[in-house]
Amino acid sequence: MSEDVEQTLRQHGFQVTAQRIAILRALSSHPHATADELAADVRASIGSISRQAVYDTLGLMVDKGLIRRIQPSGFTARYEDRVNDNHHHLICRSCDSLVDIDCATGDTPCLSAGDDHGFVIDEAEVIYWGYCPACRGKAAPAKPGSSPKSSTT
Amino acid sequence: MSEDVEQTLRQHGFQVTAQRIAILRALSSHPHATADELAADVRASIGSISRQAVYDTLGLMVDKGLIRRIQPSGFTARYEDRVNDNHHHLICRSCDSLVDIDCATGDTPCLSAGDDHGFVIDEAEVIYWGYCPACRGKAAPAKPGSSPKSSTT
DNA sequence: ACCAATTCTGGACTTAGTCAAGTATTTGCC
DNA sequence: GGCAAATACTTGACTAAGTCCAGAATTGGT
Ligand SMILES: [Mn+2]
Ligand SMILES: [Mn+2]
Ligand SMILES: [Zn+2]
Ligand SMILES: [Zn+2]
Repeated sequence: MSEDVEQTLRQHGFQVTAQRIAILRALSSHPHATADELAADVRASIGSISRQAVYDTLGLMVDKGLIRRIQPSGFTARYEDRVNDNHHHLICRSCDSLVDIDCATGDTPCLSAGDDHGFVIDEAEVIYWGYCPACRGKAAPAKPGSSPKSSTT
Repeated sequence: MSEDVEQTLRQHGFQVTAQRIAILRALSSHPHATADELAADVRASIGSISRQAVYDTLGLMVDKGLIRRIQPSGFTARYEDRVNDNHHHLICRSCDSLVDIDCATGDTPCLSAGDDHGFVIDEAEVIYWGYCPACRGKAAPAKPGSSPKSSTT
């Protein structure tokens, strides 16, 4: 459970540092965390880390495909280590809860757009918006539209 | 072409103001624009507008379902008036170009997740990531992962 | 024309993230 | 094990996108 993370890092061509190990651990115990939440988690485990190290590391790991970044409308970036399993996300418009949801369309699915404009598509990111069991009946007038952090007035 | 916008506003329960008309016009002539771009556009047409008015108006219109906000990872929020036609988006990881793409799954499609965790889903937002015709061969090593504004080093 | 409700403005403020220069750590090699 | 080059981390200033608030202006109904 300790060497695991080291191995993962080396296998992906990373140098092994206390910070990276801690971030990866934080990530696995706290899915869909923000950079700040991860930083806090890491500080609890190894004492301190700079914001920059957190962002650098997460950025590199995303680039290498070790982790995934998602950023739904109105949310700050979130990170997770569930990768390559083609799962999607379901978000409650009212309470912002975010849950994983398996892809309905098979295994490497969803990669089927109509006219692809000549693009080479390598990922289909799906976010389902709606209301969670606890939040039904609360909001949602005529047309919910899309607005996490709603307007004034 | 002028009263149109007024009508649309009233039909959706908005008071009609110069700012709102201008924003709606800007929007229709400039799809996927950012708040700032819209502000600039509006200033060109009616002289001036406050940042707050732009954000307030866009927020309200999104809430009422008159327009749509999208915010792909690494991008600032973008707005569009194509709404209720269930179209999706295709983004080039290299040059950030963003194009509309019709949904392959039918008409009110995509609203089919596996286990929906008891949520009432009202929208499935899909973003296809890849490389546009002009950008192929440029980047994309082993696993593209996902990273619009990449990392340092 | 008048009033209440709504909207707009200006300016301070916050949050998430980036940049850049210097210091520390890791790793491959002897 | 010790060294040096490469890589990573820290610190602090900075930017971009968006929000908050209080007061002034506009709108729509009578
Ligand atoms: Mn997930
Ligand atoms: Mn579009
Ligand atoms: Zn909820
Ligand atoms: Zn491109």
